Amino acid sequence: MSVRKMVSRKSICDTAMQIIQDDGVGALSMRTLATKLGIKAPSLYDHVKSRDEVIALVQGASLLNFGDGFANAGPTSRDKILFYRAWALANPNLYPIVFQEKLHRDLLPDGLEQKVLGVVVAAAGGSHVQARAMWAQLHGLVDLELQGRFPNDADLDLTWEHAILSLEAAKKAHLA
Amino acid sequence: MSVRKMVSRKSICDTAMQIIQDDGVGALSMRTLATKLGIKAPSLYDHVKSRDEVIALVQGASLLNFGDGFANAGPTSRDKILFYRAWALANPNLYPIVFQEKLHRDLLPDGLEQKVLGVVVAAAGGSHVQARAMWAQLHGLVDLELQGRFPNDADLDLTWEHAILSLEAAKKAHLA
DNA sequence: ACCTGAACACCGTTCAAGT
DNA sequence: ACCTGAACACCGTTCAAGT
Repeated sequence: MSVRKMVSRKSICDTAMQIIQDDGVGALSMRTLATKLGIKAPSLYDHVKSRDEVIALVQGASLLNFGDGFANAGPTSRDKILFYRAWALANPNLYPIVFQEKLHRDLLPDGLEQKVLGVVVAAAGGSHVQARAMWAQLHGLVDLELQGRFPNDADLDLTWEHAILSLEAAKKAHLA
Repeated sequence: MSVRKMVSRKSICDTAMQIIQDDGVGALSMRTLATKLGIKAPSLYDHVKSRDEVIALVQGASLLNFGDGFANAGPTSRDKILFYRAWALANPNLYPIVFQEKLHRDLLPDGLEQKVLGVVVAAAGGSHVQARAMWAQLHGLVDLELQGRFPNDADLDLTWEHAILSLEAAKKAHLA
């Protein structure tokens, strides 16, 4: 008579992601998550080891989503950089989970981290050192912007354009 | 007969800072903080409005400490940059509170934020755009390093040297 | 295998009561 | 003014018990 529950790791991940998207990580409790899935909190532990594992699932799904978008963004490093910012601004509550939470590497789809890092290195011109500096530049800009650390009257578009030019110059200098 | 308690906003700030330094923000609860001060948790609310205000106090004290150090570091932008990293690595649990937590501007010592931003802008050669890009570069490198996001075999000293060269080149280009 | 209610040891915060 | 115990509405997690 009653509808089958059909709770799964996938449905847990999807629901958790939606909660985080809508109201931030702070809104994700085992009780609210369970309620949204139509079960009670303790039942979650039949599908998942801990709240940390739920976060890890969201991390994997979001990193996959980001990685695909980054790889499929336009071919120039400018395209990649602008995509990075756009993805972060479109997913402000997911961004910190992907790029600030400790990576739960054991739970990530196999080779996913490598794949994403590979595309970033490629966008940086193949140098690991240059890729790390570039990633840090983008991450720093996004993080400070999301946290509202820049003055209200700061022209962030201009700041990004400046960073793009600097990164391209650094790439050239590094290759030379 | 018994010793005077002498709990004050200053002692609350100092004790909170010590807890955070030692065991991270996660270890700071109103109950543990109160216990360390020799009182009970509800009594804290006679000195402080909320846990957030405690965080704000720590934020102010830490920003002051950072700002002084940054201003007194060697005169070259290289000196400032290396100080930034050194301060972060020496205060890994305080760094996120100063540079990631929402700034509680109403509770900060007057003009403190301006003063620190001023020194950063000076180190960047006077340009606000260049200063923001530089700050973001340093913040990104520190954050990714503290979070262990770079591969274990990554040569971070080299990455920082690369970033320093890039920033100096960008500064020159921007001035030209 | 999957779900439940009850419980444990925590939170931040409020409040009436004491001095 | 400063401190207390008791309480409220939350946490994550465990566990015995049901199906």
